[in-house]
Amino acid sequence: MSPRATIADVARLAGVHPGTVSRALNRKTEGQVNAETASRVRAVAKQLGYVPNSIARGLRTSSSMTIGVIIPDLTNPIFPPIVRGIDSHLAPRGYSAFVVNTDGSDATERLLFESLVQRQVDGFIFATGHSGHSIAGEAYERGIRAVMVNRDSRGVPYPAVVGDDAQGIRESVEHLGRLGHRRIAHIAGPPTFSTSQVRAEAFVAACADLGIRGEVFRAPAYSVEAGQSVMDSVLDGSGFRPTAVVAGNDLLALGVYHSLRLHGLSIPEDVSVVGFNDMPFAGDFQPPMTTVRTPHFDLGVESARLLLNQIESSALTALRVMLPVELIVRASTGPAPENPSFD
Amino acid sequence: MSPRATIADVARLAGVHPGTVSRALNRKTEGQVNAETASRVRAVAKQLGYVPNSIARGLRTSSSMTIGVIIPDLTNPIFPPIVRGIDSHLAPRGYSAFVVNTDGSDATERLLFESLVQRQVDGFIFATGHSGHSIAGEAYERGIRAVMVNRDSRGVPYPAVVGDDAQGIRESVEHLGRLGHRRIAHIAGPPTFSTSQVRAEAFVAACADLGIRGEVFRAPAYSVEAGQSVMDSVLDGSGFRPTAVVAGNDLLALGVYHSLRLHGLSIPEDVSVVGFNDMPFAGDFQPPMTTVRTPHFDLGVESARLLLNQIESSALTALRVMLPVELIVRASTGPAPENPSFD
DNA sequence: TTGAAAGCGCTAACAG
DNA sequence: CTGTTAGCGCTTTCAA
Repeated sequence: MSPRATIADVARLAGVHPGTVSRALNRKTEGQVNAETASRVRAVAKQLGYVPNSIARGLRTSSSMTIGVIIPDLTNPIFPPIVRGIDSHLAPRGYSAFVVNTDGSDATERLLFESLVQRQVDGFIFATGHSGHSIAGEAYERGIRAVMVNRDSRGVPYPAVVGDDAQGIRESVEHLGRLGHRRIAHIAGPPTFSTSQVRAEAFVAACADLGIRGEVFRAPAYSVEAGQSVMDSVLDGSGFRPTAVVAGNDLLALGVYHSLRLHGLSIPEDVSVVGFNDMPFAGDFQPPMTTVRTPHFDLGVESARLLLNQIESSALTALRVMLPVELIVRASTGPAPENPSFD
Repeated sequence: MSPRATIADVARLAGVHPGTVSRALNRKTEGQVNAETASRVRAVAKQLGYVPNSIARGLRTSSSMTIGVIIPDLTNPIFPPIVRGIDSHLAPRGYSAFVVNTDGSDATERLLFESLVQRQVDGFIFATGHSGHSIAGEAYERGIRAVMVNRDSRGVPYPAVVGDDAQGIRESVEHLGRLGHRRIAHIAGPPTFSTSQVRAEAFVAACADLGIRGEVFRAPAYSVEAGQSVMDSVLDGSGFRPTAVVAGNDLLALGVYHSLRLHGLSIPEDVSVVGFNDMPFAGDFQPPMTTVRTPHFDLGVESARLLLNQIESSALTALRVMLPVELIVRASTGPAPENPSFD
């Protein structure tokens, strides 16, 4: 790296004081400088290939223009759109994001959180789903700005941006009800995730409203494997014979697909399946999956917006933003079988 | 944010000089300090909740312990594993990554590149596929450390980490050849991507070797839509009637699926399809996709390794690392039809 | 082994 | 409108 030009170099060559260069080059202060001087400074800066050092600026202004984004796992397909949504709001405002993955480990989360604090991030966006020993509470006590996305804040007084999961589940159950289903299983995610709870409760409530027999089964993780093994145990040993399954998310639904296929059952002729999230390419599965679309990109945008509000105006903002979801009906749901093949 | 404790606060409370605190708290220099003093300093630091300010440190040491990662689009499923691979190598070494998305725009790429230079990143990983006006050349002239991943460096003397695409295509064609296919189409990606060229050339060479009639068609983008419309035009107006398609990547292959389905053709009975990348859930498509698996995570790890080598030891490293790929045979390929339905 | 002092590059408060 | 000065928090040379 050739030694980069500094503000002092520009000042020398332009024959002005470094302070003047700083003023000429900054939007907010360029009005304080003679237009001629300013343009001369800019010319010299360009000539020298001067690039402001935002580390130095950050030290002086004690703001790094940087946000920490803590997610469980970027390869989980719901997170890339969230991250891009966040970034789409931050980038035009001069902020950059550090995105880190916890892989569901509290210890990792704590470590990464500390390393981002060291890096002087101006705030955090937490998308880690579990509600166990999350560091959000501690962050709050340290006076750190943050927002929750895709999870509830559960006692921690940070704003939260979530999809209307309850509504999505309700629509799923109603859709199945209209197709004649009267025995429906819900494969719920781990109870430590706030989303699991909301969805399971909404499922139970919707079934009760519609006079449908609904049973909840808990998966140990939001994964294909978990979905498959839970569905296996429903089919093999639960005594409950659903004609439809409402899965806690698309990954679990995919696991249900696998289990059903291995049991020689077809979708939707024998059993209908509904997912949750409308992950990319859900329409290309076998069969194309009926699922609830959550506006992940917008979730990201909103969370970034709320965070910057907090940071820049220290204004109190809405404690909770709930975005609408939409049931996408594809081919994995159909009329309830007249004589369920496994009765 | 309550004012954070600084090194000066710790020094005062521990009754030592700030310089001593710095030495006591840094791995490399703690040997220069009396063990007793050091442990007293550490105790005070913990008591005050002291967190080192890495911005200040960066200013002093002129190293931000930060890497810029420039990709086209995080929601393209090949990138999350690459990014996680990069991060898995960086994080344990104290580095963090800024990941930015260009959406294929040169202007955006330039803008983001400059903003990362301002942020004093210690190096770049370029995963932007196109070879047009990439800023890599300019970066090199400015003496900036960088590595290319999943694309060739094409004249720019940065190290590159790529999958063995040619081998993957060769295996695909051989696989189809063994199944009896003698007329194969290749839907290639845009010629501005180095991967497109490598794959297309390998396709032509493999067909020649095996006495197979192979035709190359160019898609304007690596997308489902592009794959579909190119396949449409192959079927509707090209005069060439392939019994198999080797797609430039999985997205194009998915487009081919759509086109075939709309033309009333079944996969693989009428036409076999091979993808490239083995994106997540490729095995859950309809039908499960035969495709070439590229070790994306490892591509990321290797690129980070090469970059840190360059940065930390300024050692010259391998100019090119090529990782092996693997053909994953699923259900989208089958025997060539005896009497192709559209002959 | 520790203290003193300088300075990384920038911005901001204060003069003039 | 511009120059002066100080200092953000840290590391690091030089002395002691």
